[in-house]
Amino acid sequence: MLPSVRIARICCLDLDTFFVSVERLLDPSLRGKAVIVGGHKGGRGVVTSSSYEARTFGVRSGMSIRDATALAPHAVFLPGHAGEYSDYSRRTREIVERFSPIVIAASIDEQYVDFRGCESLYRKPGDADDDDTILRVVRSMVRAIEDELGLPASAGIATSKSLAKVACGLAKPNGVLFVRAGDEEATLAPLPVRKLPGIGPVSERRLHELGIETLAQLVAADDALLRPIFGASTSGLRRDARGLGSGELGRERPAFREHDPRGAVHGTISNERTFAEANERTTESILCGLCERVCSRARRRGVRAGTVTLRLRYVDFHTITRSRTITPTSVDVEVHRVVLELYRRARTRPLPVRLVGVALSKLSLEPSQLSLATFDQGDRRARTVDAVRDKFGYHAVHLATTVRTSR
DNA sequence: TCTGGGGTCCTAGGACCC
DNA sequence: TCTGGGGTCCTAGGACCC
Repeated sequence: MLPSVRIARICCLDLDTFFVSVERLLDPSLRGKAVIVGGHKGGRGVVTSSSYEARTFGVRSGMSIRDATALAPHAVFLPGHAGEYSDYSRRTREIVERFSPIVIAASIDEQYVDFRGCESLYRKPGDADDDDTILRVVRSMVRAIEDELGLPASAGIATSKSLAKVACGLAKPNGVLFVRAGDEEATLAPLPVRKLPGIGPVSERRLHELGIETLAQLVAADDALLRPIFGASTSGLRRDARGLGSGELGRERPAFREHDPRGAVHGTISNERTFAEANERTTESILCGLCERVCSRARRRGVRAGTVTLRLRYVDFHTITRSRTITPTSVDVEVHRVVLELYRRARTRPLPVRLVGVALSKLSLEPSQLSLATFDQGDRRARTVDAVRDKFGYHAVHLATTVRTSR
């Protein structure tokens, strides 16, 4: 095998303050204002996106809307337009795919692009070298997104996915940063550990307790120190911290249509709901609604679930999950029966519940649509519901338990 | 920092089977 | 049936990401 040459051709592209940017396209009067997406002023919920104007007041994504209201009472608060976001996300991807065929969407506002082998395609006499060529191409890609969609974006180019993401963060807002092969360690060394993808608040705190603040210190740290924190990921994380991570893009995250020969399908389908105050009956009716929703999504994807999981969070934030393996199904009433059983058994503490959730996993492809004869009565009933919903909207039909108590 | 909703991946113990 | 080791599935919890 040839020795692999490290070469900076992995690009991380991230749309700046994405939801806010889309809101500004929908309503240009929001430009220049402090804008916070995530909920109504003073209401429940958390900040999912905030403009740089709002950030100067200390507003950060993930923060509760209530705290954000206290920090920036004058800001414009918006609940958001999910459909528009996916639409702009898709259109962004279409532009990116004009520049390289190898694109992986990591989230609604973040994509990874592999430019290996594209150099000769784009080379121009004025380019100093191949790195220069790719940098120029990425700049024009960012410009195309801005010109055609009106969305500001940033990009990082590096030898690995992890470093490309870090570089993209350093380039924000609206910048492009190219980290040449050989410059990886020097770029990462002075950064706080939290900047490395894979190190969250918990690991950060534990590293600080060990006196490890920067990535240089993490790289130098003894393996025995890091192992209790990162377990099996220790060596991979240390490689990432040195900028020696893989130059592969990996698989598309929501591996939608991917399935193995046994018919297994990747992923989970879940819905959850947090409420202010609730009594037992509304909780159970919310559970019923959640079962309907996840099952409807499963049928739309053409899958059945082999495992059902209930999630329960008490007001003190203590959270438990209870799951059961079942005969694969996508029929609401069957899932609902299991969920209610799990719920009644799991709800042992004499404390109000603040959240319930239902998740479907161990997904498998359902029998071909042609063999409708194999569907039992519950299946047929569910499919009739889907047909009605396709015509008249999701809320046209509900299970009796959902309707009775949620109106 | 009193914390929404959608996910992914990892760990670890126990059951069960050979 | 006092006893081994490996493989795989199930369940529960937790960290992390956007």
